[in-house]
Amino acid sequence: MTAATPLSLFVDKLERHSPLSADARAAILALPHTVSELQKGEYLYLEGEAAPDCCIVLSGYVATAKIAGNGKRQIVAIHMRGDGVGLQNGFVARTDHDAQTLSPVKAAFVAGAAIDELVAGHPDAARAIWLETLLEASIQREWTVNLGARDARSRVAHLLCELAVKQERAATGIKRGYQIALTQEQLAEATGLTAVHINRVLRDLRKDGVIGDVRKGVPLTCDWDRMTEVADFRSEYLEIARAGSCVPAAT
Amino acid sequence: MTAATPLSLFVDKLERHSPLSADARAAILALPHTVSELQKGEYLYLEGEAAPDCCIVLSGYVATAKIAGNGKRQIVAIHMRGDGVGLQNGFVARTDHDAQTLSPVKAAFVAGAAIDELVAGHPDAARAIWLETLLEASIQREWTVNLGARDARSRVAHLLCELAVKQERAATGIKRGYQIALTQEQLAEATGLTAVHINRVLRDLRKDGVIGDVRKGVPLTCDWDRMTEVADFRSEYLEIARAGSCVPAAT
DNA sequence: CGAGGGCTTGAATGTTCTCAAATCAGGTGG
DNA sequence: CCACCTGATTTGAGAACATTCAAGCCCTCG
Repeated sequence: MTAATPLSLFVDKLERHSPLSADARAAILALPHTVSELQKGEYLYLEGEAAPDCCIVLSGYVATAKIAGNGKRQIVAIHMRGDGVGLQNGFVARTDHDAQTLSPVKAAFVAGAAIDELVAGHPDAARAIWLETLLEASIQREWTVNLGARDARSRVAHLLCELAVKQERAATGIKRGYQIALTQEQLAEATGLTAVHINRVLRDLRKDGVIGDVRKGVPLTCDWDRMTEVADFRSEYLEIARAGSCVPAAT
Repeated sequence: MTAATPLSLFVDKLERHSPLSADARAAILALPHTVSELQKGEYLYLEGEAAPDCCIVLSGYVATAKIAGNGKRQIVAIHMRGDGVGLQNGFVARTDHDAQTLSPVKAAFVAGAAIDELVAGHPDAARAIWLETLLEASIQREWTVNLGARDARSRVAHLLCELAVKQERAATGIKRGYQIALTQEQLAEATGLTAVHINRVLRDLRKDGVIGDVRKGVPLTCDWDRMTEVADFRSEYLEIARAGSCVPAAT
């Protein structure tokens, strides 16, 4: 149950929403994997690659992104400790996005095919990983709302809230004072704004006392209640997966 | 193989990316379901509902959407003939979005729990439905890019392209002249713009000869090449699922 | 100490929104 | 058949929001 292997982090995450048989748990922990340390800015895989590995983030931040034809890069998700990146890679012809580190990262790489075999042999592992991808889909929908329906101020605050809650759950930080690992440039790529405007929005949020100092290396502090209000943030979308039975009572 | 039951439409769609055993196919076709005809504007389910049915669209358009705190509604996906809506409903505690018809719709409703049982008993059906949800996730990522990285003109054109391709595949229309079932108001909700601005964008696209007349009831015509260029549209994200084996060759 | 990456600010520009009003199309009831 | 009603589309003018370009600053690291 403790971190015998780096993958136990991932198992813990899955078990938060899906019970696993001892068998399935063992199979996941037994997945062949390689742990690598990456520098900031390295790519885990690129858009269009045929069958890249997926990976479990052990520390640091990873962003998945797509590049639009006008050259703009759009970050579509941000992953941290315990998250799987590209869990679906074993099932699709080629990836539709790239994955890049936003900070120094330690990650366990697993071949997509290995995941594929795992789910073929272990229905409850399959279900757990499926639910994990459904959770990501829920987050992606909320990002769609964030970009489409909120103004810059709310949009930025919403992203900060999401990161705070995810960090809290990953047990690497605390809600009211945590490290943002993203540069303003990266915040811009995630929110569909420009870095300059991000800077102004952060300044205003600081002026209004919603957040504290935004200095590199210094944990971000904030007034959580005001922050969530500004952000229009409700965390339900981050916990959509049912903590129910593996296979519900049949008729 | 032919439309013995309405669900065969859905089976066909799944088999486009995932081979199904005769057994699994039979199990899907045997899902208990009710076919309903809905008027424009009716809700299939609401955000926050505990365990709504999912449904297979037989004709017409369905949008899934979320409401932001400022009252703005954001459409996060559009479904048409053959698409499943809320396939994940059986697996999550409560839905994070609502589903509403954009036109008169005929749909087959299936209890979430029935899907849950199905996938528990039929691994290849599970895999096929999982891939279907992964495809939707890919589309959702592209929507994120559309809202975050493209200007209004491209954004609207991109949505029109997506609808055209999906319609073509659903075999209910043709790429170069098809029916948009969405009002300008609904296009606005899907693109994160206002209805007024949608109107101006469409006017400009028409003026530039990218699209033809936009009149209700009249199929939209367009210059597909210019349209895809304006839209920055590449259809790969709509076909990300691998047409490969059900269980890949093991080691 | 110099270089570079990230942050900060101003001014001008451009895009999109808001508000308001007019038009159009289709459907209904008299 | 016409008058009316409703929902959808169209257009204009001004305001709000976000971007661009340009410059200067602040840290950190070598």
